[in-house]
Amino acid sequence: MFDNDSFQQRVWQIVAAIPRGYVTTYGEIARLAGSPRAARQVGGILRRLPAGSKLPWHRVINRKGEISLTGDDLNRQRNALEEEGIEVSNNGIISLTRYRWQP
DNA sequence: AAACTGACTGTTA
DNA sequence: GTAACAGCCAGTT
Repeated sequence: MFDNDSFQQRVWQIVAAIPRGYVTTYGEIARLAGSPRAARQVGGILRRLPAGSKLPWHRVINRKGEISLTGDDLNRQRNALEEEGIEVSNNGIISLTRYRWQP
């Protein structure tokens, strides 16, 4: 019926569901979206989010618990995370043990 | 339509 | 423990 959904739309939906104060990984989102090997695409989709999107893209990090972005983007993501009480080390590392979202 | 891209990840050394 | 490699596949050109 609603077959107009794309992988991209499912990713948007899932990211939107990550609660404040929690994080998850690209790979986890790919799995939830039904394409377990498409972690890289998740990053690609988030990179191309429309400006002004309200999606909490900053709650998505890599499997090592690091922020995958660099430079200014890394700083913006770190600020957004600390803003919601998530502790981020100077190197951009987050404790997945503490903050991982489990749907 | 074909080629290129890469906010990743599992495997291997 | 870390580092290098190669597969991965939706989106973009």
